[in-house]
Amino acid sequence: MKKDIKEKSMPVRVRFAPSPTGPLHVGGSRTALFNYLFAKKNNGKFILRIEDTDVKRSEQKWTDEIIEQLKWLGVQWDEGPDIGGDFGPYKQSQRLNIYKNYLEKFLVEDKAYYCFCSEEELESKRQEQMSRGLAPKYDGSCAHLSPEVVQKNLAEGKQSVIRFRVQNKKVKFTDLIRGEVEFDASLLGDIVIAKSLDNPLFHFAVVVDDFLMQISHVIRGEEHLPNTPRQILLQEALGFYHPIYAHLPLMLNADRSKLSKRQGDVAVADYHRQGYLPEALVNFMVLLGWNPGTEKELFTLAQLSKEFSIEKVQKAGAIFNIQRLEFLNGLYIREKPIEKLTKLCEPYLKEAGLLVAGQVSQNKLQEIIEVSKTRMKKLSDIVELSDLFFHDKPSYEKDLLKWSDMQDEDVKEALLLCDRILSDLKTWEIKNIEEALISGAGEFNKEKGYPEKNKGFLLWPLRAALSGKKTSPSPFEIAAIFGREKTLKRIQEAIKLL
RNA sequence: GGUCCCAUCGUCUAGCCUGGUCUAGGACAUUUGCUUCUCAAGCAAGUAACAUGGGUUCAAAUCCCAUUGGGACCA
Repeated sequence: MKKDIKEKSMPVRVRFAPSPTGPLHVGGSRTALFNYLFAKKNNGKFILRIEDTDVKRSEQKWTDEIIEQLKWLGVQWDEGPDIGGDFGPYKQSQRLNIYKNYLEKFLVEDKAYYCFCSEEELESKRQEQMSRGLAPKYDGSCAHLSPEVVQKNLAEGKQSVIRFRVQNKKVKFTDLIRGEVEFDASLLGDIVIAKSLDNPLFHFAVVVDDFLMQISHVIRGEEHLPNTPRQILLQEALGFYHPIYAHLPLMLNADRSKLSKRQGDVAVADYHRQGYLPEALVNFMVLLGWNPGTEKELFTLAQLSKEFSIEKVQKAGAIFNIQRLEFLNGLYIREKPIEKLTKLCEPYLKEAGLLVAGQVSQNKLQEIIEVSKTRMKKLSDIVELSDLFFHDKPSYEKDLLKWSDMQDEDVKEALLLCDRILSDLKTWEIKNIEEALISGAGEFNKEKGYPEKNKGFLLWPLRAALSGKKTSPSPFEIAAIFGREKTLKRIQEAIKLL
C-alpha cells in the first residue's frame, strides 16, 4: 500500500531506452514519441538512455544516429547522454560498476546464484521438456551448490552465468493500456540476469536503471509485455518500487507480422532521406494506435503535447500504411511556405545534378517548386517533377505532340499558331500568356472544326513541346518560367520534328 | 510447444468502460462526377466493417463464456 502512495506522488519521469545496434527504427521512434508526449502532457521529464551493455553489437555511430533522428523528429529529451542530467551517466556501458554492486549484494543475500551448466546440457534438457509438451525452463541443477563447489568452479574459471531465484507465484500488475495482466512465474524458471559480475543482462540493468533514474512510468512496445513479470520480481527482490507500465501496440507489416525490414523501410533515416517531413511522420505515427476521440486528424507536436492521453491508446497492433503517410506528407508539403519548401528541395536537386550553384536564381527556383508542389508526395519527387526546367534539350517522340486523332499537319498548325500568339505577346506574364492562348485555342477549334470546348488541340501540343512529357504543369506555367526566348525555341524545335 | 496479448470498412480508427440516440461516424486508399490540355491539387458523391457460436437482457458493436483467427515472447 505504501508503494501505491509512492507511485502516485512520484513526479512523472519516463524514458526511451534504445540499444545502439542499428539505425533508429520507426517503431522505436514512435515509442520515443509517446514517451515524450506523455512527459509533456504531465509536466514530467523525458529521459534518453542508451542500452549498450552488449558491447559486441553496440556502436557509437548508432548512438549518434539515434540522437540525430530523434532531434530531427523534434522529440527532445530533458536528460540524456549528450546533455547529461542529475541521474547520469545515461549510457549503460558507463554504469557497469553500479550493476556489479547490486549483483554482488544479490549473491550475498542468496537471491541469485552461479550456474555452471553448459549450453549443451541446457539445450538437451530444453529439447526433452519440449518433447514432453512442457514449457522449457531451467531445472535448477545449480540452485543449491555448496559455497565450496561454487568457489572451486569459479577459481578454475569454469564457464558460468548468474541466475535469479524466481519465486513460484502469480505476478499481477495493472497496465495503463491493457488493464490487469497476470503471469504465472512458476513457469519461468530461474532466469539468467548476468553473464558475469561485469556483464549484466537486459532485465537486470533495466530494473536497476529505472529505479536509480526514478522512472515513474515505463512506456514501451508490446513485445516487452512478457518481460514485465520478470522485472517486477527483480524489483521486489531488490526492494525497489514498481513503476507503472504501459505497453504500446506494435507497428505491423501489411501481413500483420511485426514491422520488419524486407517488407519496406523501417529506419527513420530512410524516410528522412526520401524527403518525408518530420511533421508528417510524427502526425502519422501518433495516429497509429492513438486518436483523440474526435474527428481531428492533423496535429503538430505542440498540440499533441496538450491533447495526448495514454488512456486513449489502442490495444491492437496497427499496420504501417505508407499511403496514409504519403497523403499526410503531401499535405504538409503543400502547406509549407514556399521559401522553406524550396530550401528543403534544393539538396535533392543538387544531388541529382540538376541544380548547379549560381545557375538558377532563388526566385526562379521558387517558381519551379511552386508549380510542382501539388504533385509531390515526398521531397525527393521534386527531381522527376521538375527536371524539365533544368534540361536544355527535352527528348521525346514526335507522337507525344499529338492530341486526340490529330495528324502531323494539324499539330504543326497548332504549334505555328502558338508561336505567333506568343511572339506577339506584349508582356510575358502568366496571366497574359494564358489569356492569349485560351482565346487562341477557341479560334483554332473553330477554324479546324474541332469541338469548341476542347482546348487540347492547341494546348496539348504546346505543353508537350515545352515539357517533353506526358504529364507536367500547365503550358502557361512552364512558358512563364521559361521566358519568351526559351519557349519559342522549344516550339520551333517541335515544329522541326513534323 | 508453453505463456501472454489482441479482434469494427482493404487500411488507420470513432463508438464499447457508463447496453437503447448505430438504418455503425470520420480519414487514407478505391470508384464516379465536377473542374480541366495532361498529371496532380481542389470540390462533390458512391462502394465498403461490428470474426463465429452461445448466453445475460425488453434491448448487445457495447456485458459474460466458448470457438476461430492473428500476433508477441520464451527456446
